[in-house]
Amino acid sequence: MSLRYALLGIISKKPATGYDVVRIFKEQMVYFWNSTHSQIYTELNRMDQESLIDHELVIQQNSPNKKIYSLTDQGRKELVRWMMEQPLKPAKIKDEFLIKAAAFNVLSLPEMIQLVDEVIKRETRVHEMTVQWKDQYMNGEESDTGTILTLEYGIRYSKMYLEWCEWAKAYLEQFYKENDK
Amino acid sequence: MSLRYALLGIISKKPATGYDVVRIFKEQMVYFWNSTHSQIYTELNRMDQESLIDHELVIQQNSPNKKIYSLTDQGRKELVRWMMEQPLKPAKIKDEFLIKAAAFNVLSLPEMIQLVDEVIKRETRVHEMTVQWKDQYMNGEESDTGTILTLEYGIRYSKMYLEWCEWAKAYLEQFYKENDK
DNA sequence: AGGCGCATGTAATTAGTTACATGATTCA
DNA sequence: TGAATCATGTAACTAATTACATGCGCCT
Repeated sequence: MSLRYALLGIISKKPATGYDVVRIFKEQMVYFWNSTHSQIYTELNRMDQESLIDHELVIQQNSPNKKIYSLTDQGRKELVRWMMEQPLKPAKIKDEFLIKAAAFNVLSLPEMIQLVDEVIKRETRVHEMTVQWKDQYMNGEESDTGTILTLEYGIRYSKMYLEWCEWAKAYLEQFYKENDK
Repeated sequence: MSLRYALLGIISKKPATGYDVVRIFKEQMVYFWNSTHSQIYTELNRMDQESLIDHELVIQQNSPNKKIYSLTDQGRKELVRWMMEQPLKPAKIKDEFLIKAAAFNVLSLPEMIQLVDEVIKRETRVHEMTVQWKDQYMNGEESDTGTILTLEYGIRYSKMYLEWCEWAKAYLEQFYKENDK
């Protein structure tokens, strides 16, 4: 049900198509939400029927037609109501790497290090992309508070993740040096 | 499907009941996985049938009977195979507060601050609990590498979260002071 | 007397993923 | 000529949540 409010929040900033929303999820929101196009299009249609949003159909000749969604007054009210009146649910995280890390006891040191190195590679890439995206955003003419806050969050999150990885590697290497001899 | 491996990982350290697993999820794994008792009992039964785990039934008179699950050789092999051969899927995070933060544009400053303060309160509690749990764990006689790594992760995560909250409050207050005048 | 901890399950519903489906344009 | 971008949808399936269900012992 909160996917709905994520969509309302995105559209509240400026009208967008389903396709736009998918891109925004991937680029700007990886650190705190995710969804797929099939789920997004379905939810947009539902909200359109419930008059939380409405759309303008744009006929294009060089690319497929598209629907540009905007918030209705009702949609904006519903978004604010949810934000202020609904009690905060704790975050739900599903991080496969950390369940692997939690089970390191079944592996050998080189195997552990290999996995940590893989995750460092991946996270470095994501971190760099976020930093780049924030730079671009700050140099552009738009400046939305929410976007700045959450972009900063993403940078801090990935930095913390990478620092933890490096700490973990050092910990593992030292621990197994001591204990294997 | 990865719930299965989370369970296998937990049981790999020491035999446990479904009830134990629920507690471990809540206490030690909030920062990277979560599940409910109904899902856990169902998955344990399934894995039992597939011989990835087996159980010893313990009849008790003062409390309900229980099943203590252990890993089978097959289960351990399957866990290691998944850890080393399955490509890492990116983390999936659903953090409601951050979708609220992303939509701060529809609120007033006092409303934003109220929400941030709520989350600081909540996160402080979780952070303190994690620190306490780690202290207890480090002073106990057990010491499993995976547990130490992921407990440290939890502490770093919640610390980062709180620091970001404080930064966000300062940012918001300054930004709206400047722009409202 | 009421709530919490222990302990395990099933049923109903909702959310999320993966696969199927189409089709023009642009770039290498 | 093959992949990527733009653009939207439905269908089938799997995962996750919430509600239903039981019951004793202990503490306040």
